Amino acid sequence: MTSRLDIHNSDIPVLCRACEARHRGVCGALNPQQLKELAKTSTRKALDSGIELVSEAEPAESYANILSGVVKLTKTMADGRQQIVGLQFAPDFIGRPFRDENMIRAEAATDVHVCAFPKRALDRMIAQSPELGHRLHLQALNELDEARDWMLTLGRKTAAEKVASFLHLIARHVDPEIEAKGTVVFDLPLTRADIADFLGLTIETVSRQITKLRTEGVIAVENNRHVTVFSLERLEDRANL
Amino acid sequence: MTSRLDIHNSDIPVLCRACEARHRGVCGALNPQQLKELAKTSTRKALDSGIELVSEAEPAESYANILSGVVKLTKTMADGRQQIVGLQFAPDFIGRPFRDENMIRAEAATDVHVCAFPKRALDRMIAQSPELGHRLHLQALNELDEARDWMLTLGRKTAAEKVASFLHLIARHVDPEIEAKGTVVFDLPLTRADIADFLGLTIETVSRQITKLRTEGVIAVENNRHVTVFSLERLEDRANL
DNA sequence: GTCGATTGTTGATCGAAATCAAGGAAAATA
DNA sequence: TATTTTCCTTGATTTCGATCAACAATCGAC
Repeated sequence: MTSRLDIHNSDIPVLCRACEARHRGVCGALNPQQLKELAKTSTRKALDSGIELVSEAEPAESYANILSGVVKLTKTMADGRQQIVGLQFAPDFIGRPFRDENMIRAEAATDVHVCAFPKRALDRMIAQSPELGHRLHLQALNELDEARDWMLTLGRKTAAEKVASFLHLIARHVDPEIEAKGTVVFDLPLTRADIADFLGLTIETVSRQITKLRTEGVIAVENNRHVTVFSLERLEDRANL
Repeated sequence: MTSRLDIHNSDIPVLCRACEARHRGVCGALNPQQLKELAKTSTRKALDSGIELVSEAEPAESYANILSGVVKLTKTMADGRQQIVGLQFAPDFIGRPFRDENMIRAEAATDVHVCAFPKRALDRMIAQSPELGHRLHLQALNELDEARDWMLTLGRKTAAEKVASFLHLIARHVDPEIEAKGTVVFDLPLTRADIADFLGLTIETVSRQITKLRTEGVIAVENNRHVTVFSLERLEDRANL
């Protein structure tokens, strides 16, 4: 729950291989010289699930690229009610350029590997490299689209539709090129409590809806985590996508 | 409901005065030469409430700056359920650079004045001007923050808290520098139906909660639109901010 | 002004999800 | 292995907001 393993990075290709896809992450936007420069101050970290990357209170002093695992972004009310406002997968970039106060908490939802950079070093590089700034701009726009998609889910969908939408979101992430009719298998990166906080529901309601999808033959679940989606098409119907 | 008045812009100062504040809008980021260039192709438009600026289906062929009024961004499900995923005020920028498919509808919530630019001309300018790209990046990050704030409201707040949060949002926009204890007066830019679509509620529930705030002396309402907030502090308590 | 359409309010009833409660399965710790 | 703790499921009951229904107020057109 609290162990933290820091490995100084001396392996640029591994550091950056994950960053190429989907206009996310920073390494793909840098030239070899910039990469070398950044590698000097970057560190790879293995974070156990539950570890906080960015606090809701204080501004972060570093940025990070996710190499593996899932990070949840949460907001909390004074009385403890919580909402997950975003999920980040490899090779997403974690951090908030150009502003300090962000009032958002980033926490490892699973065990996570990240590549961390000191804020100052990367800020300097952003100022120099328009391509890097553009890359971060694109990720911000992607996250904005995802947030707005989820607002529709939170505001207007039923519990059954919400749970199906969540499973579909994860399935889509496992294989972005997926055909709408195939079978998908994955491990849930979130606990029932996390799913509830993501969907604006209680854990009991999430549990009941998952049971319903199981008994109706849309999915199978082993060990509460390992999920088989038999028909993505049927799942999409349930989600009203 | 469908009239549309186009006035070719020949008045650069008026065009751009609104764009200076809050890192929103594009004009403040341009040099005199770029402004002159952009003014050649820009048009000022007066749009009646209800007019669609951007369709949920086809990609937009132009961008716009809001000069006055309020624009709502909506998402719609196949069965008609709707969710407002963003509200834009002057001098916000409307449009989606770097991507065509956006699956979002922009509609004038009130009568609106905008300054519209052909997409192509502004895209060219974005490519040339890092300052302009940066300005748009900042607006995207602001909108992302707002979207995530609202996700907490949609997912975890009660109906009473949602309505109070909405009124607080509008009040804050009327006067961003507002003291937490003062009285605020404004005209609601949204109908009850719009408020319901913004909060993920029905119009009946919105109406009942507004009535409750009235009878409890937190606000006064005239003609269903003109609102007086007697104590912003009390409103914040209701919203659980 | 009258008429009709739209928009908003209020009341009665219903239902989906929350809450309360208990117990079982899996994982962590000793 | 035994034991504790965490996580998940299932059932009973309650509650908040949705739905159904009627009516009032406001606005626009004539």
